[in-house]
Amino acid sequence: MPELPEVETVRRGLAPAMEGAVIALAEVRRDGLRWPFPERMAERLTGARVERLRRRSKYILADLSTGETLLIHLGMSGRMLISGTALGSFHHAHPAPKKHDHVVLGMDDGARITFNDARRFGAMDLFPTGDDAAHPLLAKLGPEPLGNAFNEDYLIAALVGKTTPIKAALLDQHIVAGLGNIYVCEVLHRAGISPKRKAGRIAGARVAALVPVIREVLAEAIASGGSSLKDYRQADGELGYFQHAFRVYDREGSPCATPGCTATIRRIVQGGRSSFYCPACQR
DNA sequence: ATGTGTTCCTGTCCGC
DNA sequence: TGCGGACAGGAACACA
Repeated sequence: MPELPEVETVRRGLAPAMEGAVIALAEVRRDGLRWPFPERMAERLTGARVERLRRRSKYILADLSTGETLLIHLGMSGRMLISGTALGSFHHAHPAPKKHDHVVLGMDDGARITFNDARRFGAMDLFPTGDDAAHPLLAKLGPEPLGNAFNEDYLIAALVGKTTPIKAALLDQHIVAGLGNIYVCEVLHRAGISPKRKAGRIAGARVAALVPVIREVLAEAIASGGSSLKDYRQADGELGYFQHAFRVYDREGSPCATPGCTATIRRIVQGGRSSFYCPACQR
């Protein structure tokens, strides 16, 4: 589910309630999600002040006053919901625990942060602050697509000789970190590149053109609060609305949005995942 | 070393 | 209505 724009939206929503606040109470309602939670997670969180909320790829990282960083991954269906603050009080102040509420953080500013994840593909971990690269989940990630290290020269070099389809290459978090199935489909449509094309056999100029397109799509999606299909919600419970701007994703059988194009959007399966594209304007 | 398929889990939707 | 099957935003892992 949550790709970079959704995770960034959640981070921005959580920051006002969490940064500078102390975790007064940590309730851990099961042993783990995708992997077991770290030893004594509740005790290690209790009393910690959140110094800063950061994002790396699709991970939210909370630097704590205890010298540890809390890593949060939302998997496919994870939500981080705020209740009990000015932001969240529009809804019920502190709703009773719901199904799949796995971790609850009670902040000393009155906010309650609930990690809800039906499919349990999400994760939480604790590691020493200051060495992200030492964490196995972060160590091999590629550059941030909105950062300076991700540029035309980098992407061209990263794709040289690759025989895998460009669709799979852009989903590969070691090449560029943060794109998922929705945004790769949207990016390839805007760039006019077929998802089936072998990554290493795309002209350099066309690969270079992907870089600003990726930045543009992600920036627009963040500005829209992400894309809500089923599970995703912003931290205040609101929906994102970038799904209304989809040109291909989940639009099989619909007309292509490109002006003048009369073709119909197709769906194919690549690597077990749906790719949506226009057979006429993506080559 | 690369590329590809399988797997974790619950919920929803669609056809019969 | 109920039931089976396909499918869903991720990504580690086991293999050819």
